[in-house]
Amino acid sequence: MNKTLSPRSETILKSIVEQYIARAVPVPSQSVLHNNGLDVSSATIRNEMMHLKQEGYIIQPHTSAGSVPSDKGYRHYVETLDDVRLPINQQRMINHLFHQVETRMEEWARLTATLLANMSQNMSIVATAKPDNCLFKHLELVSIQDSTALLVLVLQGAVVRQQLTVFDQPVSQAELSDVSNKLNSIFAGLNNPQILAKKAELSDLETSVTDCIVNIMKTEDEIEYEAPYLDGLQFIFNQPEFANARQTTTSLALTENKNLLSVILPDKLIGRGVHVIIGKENKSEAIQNYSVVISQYGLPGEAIGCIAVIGPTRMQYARSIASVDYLAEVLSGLIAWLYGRKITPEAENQQ
Amino acid sequence: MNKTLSPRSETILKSIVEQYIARAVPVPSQSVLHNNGLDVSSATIRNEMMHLKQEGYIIQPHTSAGSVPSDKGYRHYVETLDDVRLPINQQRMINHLFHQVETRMEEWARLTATLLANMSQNMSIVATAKPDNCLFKHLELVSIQDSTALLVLVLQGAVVRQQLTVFDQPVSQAELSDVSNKLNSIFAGLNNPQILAKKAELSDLETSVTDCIVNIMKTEDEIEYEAPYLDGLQFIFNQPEFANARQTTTSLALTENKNLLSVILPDKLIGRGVHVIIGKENKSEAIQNYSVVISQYGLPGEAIGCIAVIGPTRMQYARSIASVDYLAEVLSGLIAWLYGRKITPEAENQQ
DNA sequence: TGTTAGCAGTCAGAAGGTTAGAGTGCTAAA
DNA sequence: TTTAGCACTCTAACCTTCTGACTGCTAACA
Repeated sequence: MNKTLSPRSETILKSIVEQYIARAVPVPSQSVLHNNGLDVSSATIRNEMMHLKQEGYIIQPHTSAGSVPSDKGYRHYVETLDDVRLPINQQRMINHLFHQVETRMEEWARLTATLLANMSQNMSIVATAKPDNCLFKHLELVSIQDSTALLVLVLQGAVVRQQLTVFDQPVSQAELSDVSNKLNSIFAGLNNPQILAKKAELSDLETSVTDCIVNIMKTEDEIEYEAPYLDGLQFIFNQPEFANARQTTTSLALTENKNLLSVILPDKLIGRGVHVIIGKENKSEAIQNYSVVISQYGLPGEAIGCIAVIGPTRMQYARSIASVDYLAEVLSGLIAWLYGRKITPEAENQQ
Repeated sequence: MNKTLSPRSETILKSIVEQYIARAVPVPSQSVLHNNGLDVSSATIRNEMMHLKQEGYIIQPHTSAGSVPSDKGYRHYVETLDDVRLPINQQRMINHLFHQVETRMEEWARLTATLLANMSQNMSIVATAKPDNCLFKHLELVSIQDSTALLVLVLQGAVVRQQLTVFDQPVSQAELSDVSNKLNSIFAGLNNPQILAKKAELSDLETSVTDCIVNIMKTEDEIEYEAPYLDGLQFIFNQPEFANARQTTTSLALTENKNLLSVILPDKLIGRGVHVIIGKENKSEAIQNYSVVISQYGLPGEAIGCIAVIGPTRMQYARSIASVDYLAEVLSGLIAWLYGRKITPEAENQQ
């Protein structure tokens, strides 16, 4: 649509974007001059800036003000970014931290959220990986008192779910163990419909336990993502934009939204790799002042989670993209291991 | 220290506190006049207000402004509050909601946090109940792949903890089951030191599993409260005080603080019932503009949790106190049931 | 002794006006 | 094509003034 920018325009646009990201103040032609190695006068820069403005890459808040990148400007900046890998020493540090925490999906997600927030200096969201179709792995019934038992269900991917169950009459631990042994042998490796199909063969007690199992698995299958882990809320509030209370309402709608993920996920299913969604490109109006850097992770077709950074359109894209990219890779490795793909965390981390 | 207030002063102070809570604007003598049934002139009110000011119950932001309650004023207001029970229909509604959710401590805590935030229109914190000294109840080992197993540990109080364990060499599910059967019979009902004492009698594999168990139980014993459930953050930000950005920093330090509970918990151990901590009474400087309404719940000496409301000193104390009180009672009932005290949720809710 | 009307005095916040200077956009010359 | 120079624009800071909301005091009153 637009003819490509001249190398000098590129440099100027890049300088404007980077200065605005750094300072959150409209960038005047003088600053562009000081900031890069171009050997021209500010008047020349101004001429070029006029073109950039006409093409819609930058915006002037008012006549006598400097320039601010538009969504289109940020988009161009992101497209022409290169070398967005995380430095090797940071990669090492991250691997080290993942070794320190408990080997559980929840802990990994929590750690990822914290790391991502601090590395990107923005709010982070991590949704744990979840299979499309969960499979029964193991059942345990532990008596709590006469007619109450704790049902512990292990699903594929080392997912553990628990539920207190009240029976019509007292049931001994011995009876409970019989039930769990039997159901373990019948249900091993089955999905929810397959378990339902076996219900005819069961006793009353077994049936009531099975109902409970079916219920848990149904719930698991229905939710698209678990409640995601958030971190770095403070960064949103520390943004200079936040000083004028106008945006507050928007941000807050966002803060409280339990369905945050459905708000930030783009319409079309995202494929492999990191995606950047800038300002008005977001489908949800609530975050059209924000940018999202998002990536899926996990085993395609088996268990998919996603991680994302949300921040003002003037976020540090390079840093966020590199962080999201690397952490998604780390998590994918861990998930593969959790699903029995024989990649130990150690092997994965040495890549 | 101070002589008690005259009935008329009481009425005036109460009126000032309630109007300031409602409107967040300094209350002039005229408004006090309109607000209550006193048949006097505004000049008389002003005379009384001067006394209240001298005694430190109220503060004037500047000479020609109305009055704002001081911490001492709020304290007096709270002390003289009566009838802070929740209306019976709200109690019924709450009981109903607790029946709708999964029978798990975590779900109860989450629901409590949500209810408390919405009822008090402030931020709520719910820490799940946790025994001082956790007891082994049941162990299960589920093979994930050759040399990796999922260890599921059930502790007293239907607490479930999980951990992936990597062994030196491949271990079959049959071997794992043998180990868990043996350890279940040896460890049943023991606490952490007692389990450690039995380590001598064990095989290599059993020892490595036991190490893992001991580790988990040690972690459980060490933490004072679980990561608490928060809700109602939006209420903090919607406060009119929040409009001028001064308090922002303070509030945010608060928002992000993972140790929020240690910040709000008063120094002396709190006993039974609801406690109100107002403004400067808080030991932590960060929240000396806020008030905390807090209560413990659970089984004293066995498993104790706590729930709290945090809001600006001008919060709706009556509502918050009633909500905290009732919800702590409900949770105590549920915990008793979870620890085998034979009180079913139904019985508890019909009180 | 407590209550009240009346009024002077105080002060925050709104409204309006002025100024400084940052930065552009244009022009004409190099 | 680049540049120096300058007129022009517009915001933000800084005044000043004004208004009106309240108090605090005084003196009269019940």
